[in-house]
Amino acid sequence: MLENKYDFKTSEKKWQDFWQEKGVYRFDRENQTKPIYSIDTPPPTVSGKIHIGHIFSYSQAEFVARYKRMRGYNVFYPFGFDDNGLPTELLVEKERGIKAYSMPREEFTNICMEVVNKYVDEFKNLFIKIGNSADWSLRYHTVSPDAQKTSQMSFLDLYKKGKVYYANAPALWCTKCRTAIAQSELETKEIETTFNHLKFFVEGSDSEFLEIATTRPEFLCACDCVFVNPNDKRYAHLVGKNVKVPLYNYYVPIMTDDKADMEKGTGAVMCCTFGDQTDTQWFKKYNLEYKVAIDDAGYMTERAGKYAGLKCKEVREQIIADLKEAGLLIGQDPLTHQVSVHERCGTEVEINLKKQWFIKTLENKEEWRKKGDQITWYPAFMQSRYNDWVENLMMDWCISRQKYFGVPFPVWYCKDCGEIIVAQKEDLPVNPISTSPKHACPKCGGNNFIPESDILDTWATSSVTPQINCKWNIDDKTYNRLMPMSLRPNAHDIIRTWDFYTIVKSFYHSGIKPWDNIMISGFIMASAGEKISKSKGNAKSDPIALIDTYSADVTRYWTATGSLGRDIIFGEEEFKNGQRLLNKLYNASKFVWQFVDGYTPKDVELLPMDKWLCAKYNAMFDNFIKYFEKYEVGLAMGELESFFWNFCDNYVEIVKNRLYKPEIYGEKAKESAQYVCYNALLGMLKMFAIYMPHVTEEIYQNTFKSTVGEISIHKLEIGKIKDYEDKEILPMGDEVVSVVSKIRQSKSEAKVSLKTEIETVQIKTKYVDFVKSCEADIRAVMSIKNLEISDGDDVIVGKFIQE
RNA sequence: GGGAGUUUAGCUCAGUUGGCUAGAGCAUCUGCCUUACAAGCAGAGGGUCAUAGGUUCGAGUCCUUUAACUCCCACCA
Repeated sequence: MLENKYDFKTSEKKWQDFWQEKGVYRFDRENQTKPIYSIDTPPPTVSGKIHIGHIFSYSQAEFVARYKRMRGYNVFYPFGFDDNGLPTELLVEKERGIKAYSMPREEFTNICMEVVNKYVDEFKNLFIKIGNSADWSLRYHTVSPDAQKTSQMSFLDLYKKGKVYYANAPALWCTKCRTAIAQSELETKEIETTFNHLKFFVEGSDSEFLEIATTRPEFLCACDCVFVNPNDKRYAHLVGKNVKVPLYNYYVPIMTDDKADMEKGTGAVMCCTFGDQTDTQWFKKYNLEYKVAIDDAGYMTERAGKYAGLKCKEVREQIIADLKEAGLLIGQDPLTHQVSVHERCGTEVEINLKKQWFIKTLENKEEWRKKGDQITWYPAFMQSRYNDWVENLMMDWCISRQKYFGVPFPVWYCKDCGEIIVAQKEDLPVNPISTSPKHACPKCGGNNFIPESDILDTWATSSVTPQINCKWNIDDKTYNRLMPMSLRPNAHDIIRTWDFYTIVKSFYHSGIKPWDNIMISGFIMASAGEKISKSKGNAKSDPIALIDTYSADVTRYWTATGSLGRDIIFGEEEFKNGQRLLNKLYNASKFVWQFVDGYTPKDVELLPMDKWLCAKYNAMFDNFIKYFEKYEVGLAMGELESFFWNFCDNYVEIVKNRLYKPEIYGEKAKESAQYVCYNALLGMLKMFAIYMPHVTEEIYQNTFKSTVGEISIHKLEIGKIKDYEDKEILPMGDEVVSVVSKIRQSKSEAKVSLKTEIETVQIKTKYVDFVKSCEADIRAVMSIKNLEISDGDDVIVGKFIQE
C-alpha cells in the first residue's frame, strides 16, 4: 500500500542509494543476447559550478538511456569528467588567487589535482541527486593515467601516420592566457574603434604619399610591405616603388595581390606580421620577414622603439597622438567591427609564430563532410552548423598549449641535432619532463634530450572519449563490440570542437565514424538572447536549490519540455506543471491500486469503454515510440502526459462506479475495468519512470512489485496492452467522452454540483450502437435517471432533480 | 556578406505524409467540498496561424515575397 502523502525529500535519496547498491543501471558485459546501445556522454568540463544548462542537456540524453534500457537494450552509459587543460587551470588560478607561471610547475599541478578532485565530487553528487542513471563503474577522467595513455596513443598514431606535424607556423595566441589556441576557441566580440588614415610618403618625394587606412597603428613597427589590387588603376603607377612607414621611417615596397580589396578602406593595405589572418597568407606566399611587434604577454617589443614595454592598447592611443602631431594622420573614421577573442577570457587574440604541433584538418575537408553525412543528426538542421564549420576551416588544428596542467606530449627533442623522438607505445603514459627516451637519438646517437614541456589541448583528449570508453588498443574485443557508438549527445555550442575533433580522430585512427547518431540539445537562456552566466549574475537557477525545492523528478520533468535543439528560456513558473503531474501520478496510483491490489491480470471480455482505453493507450504508445526514435524526448512525454490526464479525468471517472459497486454493475464489469486499470497504470508508470524515476519507483515498490516481481521498475520493459489495436473504436469512445462533457457543461452552466441527478437526457449520435452499449457507464457517471439514445448529433439535457 | 532556426490565444508552446469547427498548459473569469487528489474537479471567454502573393476541391502545413527576432560562420586594411 502507498502512504497517504508522497515525500520526495526522503524518497529520492532512498531510491538513489538503492539503485547504486543494486547496480540497477549497470552495463552487462557478459550478456551476448541483448543488443547494445552505447552513449558517448560528454565529460563536463571542470571549470566551475554546474548550472541548469548542463542539467538540461544531460537529462535529455539520460532520458534516452532510460528509454533504451526499457526497450530491451543493454545500455552502455558511461560518465566522464574533463578535468585538465586550460579551463581547469583558469578555475584553479581564480579560486586560489595564484598564477601558474609564478610558481614551480609541479607545485601548480598538485594544487590543480586538489581542486579538481573537490569539483569532480561535487559534480558527481549533483548528477546522482538529479537521478542520473549513468553506470558509475564506467566513470573516467581525462586527466587520469588511463585517459592520458589513450590520448598519447592517439598522438603517436597520428604521428606515425603523418597526420600531426611540428612546425614554425602562424598560430592564434592569447596574451592573457599566454598560450597558443585553436580556431575553434575563438569567439567574436563587437568593439568600437577607429579607422586611421595615414600618410606613407613615396620614396624620393616630399609631397606624394599613399593613403593607408588601419585600425592597428601599433603594428607600424612590424610592417613588411603594402598591397594594392593589381586592377586598381589609382595606384598602378606606384607599384614597385617604396613608401616610408610613418614614425619609423623605414621603407617598404608596394606590391600587388588579389586579396587587396579595392572597396575597403583606401584600397591600399599594410601587411604586418601579424595583424590578421590575411597577413599570415601573404607572409607565406611572399616569404616575408617575421617582425615581432608584440610579445607573449601582450607588451610591445624593442622593435616598437619608445613604446616598448607598454600594452598594445595603450600604445595605440599614444601612436595616434604622435601621428597627428607629426602631420601624418589624415583623418579618423569611427568603426564598429567584430574582433576575435579567446572564448575563455575574452581577450583579443593575436597571431604569432612559434614552433607548435598541429593536426592536419585542412587537407581532408571532403572526408569530414562525408563522415558528417554518415551520422544521423537530430535535429537534422544542426548538421548545417557542422558543415559550415568544416567548410570555413582556415588553419590546421593547433594542439600544443604552453600550459602546465594537462596531458603531456610523449615527445623529446635531441639536444644535439634537434631530431624529434617519440615515446614507445608500451611506455605510455609518459611525462617527458621526468623521464628520458630509452634509446639514443637514432639520427646522431646523442644522449641529451630536451623534453617537450607543452601540454596537449584539452580537446585533443576530449576528442578520444569513444576510444577511452571502448578501450581502443587496450581491449580489441570491447572496442570492436562497442564502436561505432550509438549516440553522441551534446549542446550546439560544441559541434565545432567536440563533435568535429572526435570525427577527425576516429577517422584517422580507424577510418570509421565514431557514432551512428548525434543528438543536439538547445541552451537554457536567462532571457531572449541572453545566455546564463555566473559572471552576469543572472543564474538564479542553481540546480541544487531547484532540486531541494521542487524535487529531482520535477526538475527533470522541466528539462524534458520543449523540442530538441531549441533554446528555452528559464522560468520557474513552469515547474508548477511538474509538481501537479507528480502529485496526480501519486494520487491516481494510490486510488487505482485499491481496486487492483491482489489482482492478477487474466483474460476477460472487455466492456466497450475499456476496449477504447486500451486502443487509446496503444495509439499513444506508438506516438511515444515514434518521437523517442527521433530523440524528441519532450514531445514523447507530451503524448504520455495528455493520455494520462485523459485517463484520470475521463476514464477513471467513468469506471469507478463499476469498481466501487460490483453488486450493482456486475462482477464482469468490475473485472473488465480492473484489467484495464492494472495494465494501463503499470504501463504509464513505466513510461513516466524515464522522466520521473523516483516517484515511479516509490509507487512501484509499494504496489506492482508484489505481482510483477522485478526488483526495480527500471528493470522492466515498456510495451503495449496486448490485442487492442482496433483504431475504429477510437472515435466511438471519444464520442462518449464528448457526450459526457456536454452533460457536464449543462451542469456547470446551471451552476449545480456534478453529482446532481438528471431526470432525462436525450443523446443523438452517429454511433448509436456503441453509445447504447455504454449506457450503464454514462448513466452512472452523470447520474441520469432516464437515458434515450437515437441517431443524430445533439445532446439534450432535461430537468435537474434537486433535493 | 553566407547559412540555419523561429514567428500559432495575454504568456509558454503542440499541431506528423495538406483533410471535419486550429489545440494544450499557465494566466483570467464562472462554478463545484463529487466515497484518490481543493496541491483537486467541471466549465467559459480569448486566435485574420508574422506579411503579401501562388499551387490545390481544400493550406497553420507546400512554393515564392517581405519583415522581425535568435543563432552559427565569414569579414576583421
